[in-house]
Amino acid sequence: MLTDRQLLILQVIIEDFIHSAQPVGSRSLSKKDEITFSSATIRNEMSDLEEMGFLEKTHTSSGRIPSEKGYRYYVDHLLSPQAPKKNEMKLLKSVFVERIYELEKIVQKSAKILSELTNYTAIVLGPKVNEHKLKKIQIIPLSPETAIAIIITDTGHVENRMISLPPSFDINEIEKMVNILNARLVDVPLIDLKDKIYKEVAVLLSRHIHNYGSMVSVLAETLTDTKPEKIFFGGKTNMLRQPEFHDIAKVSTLLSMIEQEQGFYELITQNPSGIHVKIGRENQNTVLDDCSLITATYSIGQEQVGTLAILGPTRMEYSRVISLLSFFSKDLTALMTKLYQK
Amino acid sequence: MLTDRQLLILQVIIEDFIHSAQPVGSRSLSKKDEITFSSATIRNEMSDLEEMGFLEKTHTSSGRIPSEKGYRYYVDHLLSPQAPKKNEMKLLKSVFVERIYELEKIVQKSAKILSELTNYTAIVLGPKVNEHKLKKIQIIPLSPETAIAIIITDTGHVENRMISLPPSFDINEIEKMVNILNARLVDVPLIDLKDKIYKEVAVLLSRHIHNYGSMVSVLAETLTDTKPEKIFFGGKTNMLRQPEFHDIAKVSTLLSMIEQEQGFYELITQNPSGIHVKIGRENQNTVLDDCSLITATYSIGQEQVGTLAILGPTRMEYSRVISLLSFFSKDLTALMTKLYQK
DNA sequence: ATTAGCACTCGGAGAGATAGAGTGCTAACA
DNA sequence: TGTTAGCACTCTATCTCTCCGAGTGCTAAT
Repeated sequence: MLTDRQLLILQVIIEDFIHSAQPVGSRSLSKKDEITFSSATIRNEMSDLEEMGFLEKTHTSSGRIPSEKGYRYYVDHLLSPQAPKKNEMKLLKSVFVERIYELEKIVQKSAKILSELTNYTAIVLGPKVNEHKLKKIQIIPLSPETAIAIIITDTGHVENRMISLPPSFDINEIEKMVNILNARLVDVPLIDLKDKIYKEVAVLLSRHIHNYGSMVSVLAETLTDTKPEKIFFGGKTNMLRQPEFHDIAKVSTLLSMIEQEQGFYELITQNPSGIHVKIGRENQNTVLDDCSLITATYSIGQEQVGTLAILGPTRMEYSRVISLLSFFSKDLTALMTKLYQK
Repeated sequence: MLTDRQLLILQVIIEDFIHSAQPVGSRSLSKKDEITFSSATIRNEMSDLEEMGFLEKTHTSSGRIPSEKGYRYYVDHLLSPQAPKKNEMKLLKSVFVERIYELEKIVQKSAKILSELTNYTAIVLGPKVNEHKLKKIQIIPLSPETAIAIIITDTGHVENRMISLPPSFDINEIEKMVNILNARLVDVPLIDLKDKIYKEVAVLLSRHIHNYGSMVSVLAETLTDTKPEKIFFGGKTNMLRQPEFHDIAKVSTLLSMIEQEQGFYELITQNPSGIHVKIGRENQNTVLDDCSLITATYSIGQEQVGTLAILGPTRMEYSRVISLLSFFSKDLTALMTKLYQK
């Protein structure tokens, strides 16, 4: 129901505003090359677009700025996908050139580079370790009461945790126990560990280990409270560079939220695969009313294991960020698949 | 050379300014209970104090604010140590009540609590792991080309690192190698590992392992590039709450520096044991010109292993922060000593 | 030595005034 | 009938001016 001319005007206004952060007036629009009609015509069209809810005014006689609905329409219908530039590609690829094998380091570096490239805040989630399989368990006694449990997965992820031994536990039995655990639990997905320990291993332990009871629960609980996906940030303070956040009061709650790293987990996980854009209040969080969040997923083989996200102002370079994310998520998926697919 | 009255005035001005962040005038001073003389007298004294460099004016007819020299004198001579309040003590102690045995977690939580208690930014360094001794080495092959090396120290610290195996290396020899390593290296301080590997272990390996050459260097390099003390932050964005940083331009470089976590290592390590205060430009870093840094050290037994620090505006609650830090560093030292002293 | 008194200074808040960018509407035009 | 030129109007931002109050420094009296 929007005419071609209205679409053109909407697009040009949004793209102008994205770069200038200033309300766009009819006269300055009419000067652009792609606009062939007069400012009066533009004013009429803008008035219509405003009535339809795609544009807003900051005050009665100001130029127009895009509304959330305007951005939404822009993202859904007007976006011209642009391939990342050569030097951007190069930077993105640089994550992979160093021979890093540790998943977490790759992911952390990704967050850093994405934030530097976009000047927004990057949030990277994952990779999910629950589905990875146990490669080995080690338990190393430190003192009569404490020991360290170490879990190694087939993807090279290592988790370690202090456990306190039950008071009457005989240290010499640890080795026996570890052998049983390894015999029974290797190649079991982490997520199934707890179940398996209670169902199968407990019986076995009861035969060979004194005082196995308390030990089983200690083990089951310690080994299985692996955190879900870890979350990494890059460019946490990049928001300060955006002119719309030049007011401390506004930015301070946002930055605290980012610092705490809380709340982003839910925000980011609930997306199915592919690229998704949440604009302003679509994020369901008043702190993020003036922000947009773009998420992309990455996988190992067919299995989705994590999320890349960029948080910026609603006045965000959607086109560029989407291209970057889609490009990068493909590369990351390819790399991870190559390295870790079983 | 300062009269008692001048000292009193200096102290009251500084303490007033610390709480109000406003220049202090002679009339408002004269109203305070502890001041028995008139505003005119105060004006004369203030004028003298300014001439001596302890006070400054923001403009010709403004009240006085403390200069760096003023703060310095205050910290060195006028500070009235105050015991932390009951509820503050309780909060500090709460770090210890949960039975956390992992050093890093204790330290991280300390940073969080210190920042919450002070409303400034807390920086905690350590604990140093180089001096800890090797408890066990594990090497777990993942693929023909990669393996994971895991180092466990006697304090329960675990480090793991991906290593790429030399192309012609025989995986079956890993176990043999690990046995040799453990036999030779257990109880060696991490800092001496590299030396020992080249001097003693290399010879042994050459006898039992094919192709030991490239493996030795891989091992030595991987096992010994343990980071120095880790650095933890709490309340990174607390600076935004200070009225003197209500201007984005000012705070933005500071926050970026804090976000990067760079540069603080040098700033904090170079302190000998005890409590130290660096005021404004004493920090030798223009970004920190309006900040003060208070550091305290903590130890295991007699051995200093880390640093607690609070970063705030020069207009900082020195007295309170110093008490908190000194109280807390003692407690932390006691705890660590109890848990980890050999 | 201290203090009261007074002239002076400066920053900040508030009130106009002005310029400029923008709009909406009307009437003319192709 | 869609487009455009023209014009009155609106609102913000900025500048200037004024005024108030908090503060100082100096002088003279106590």
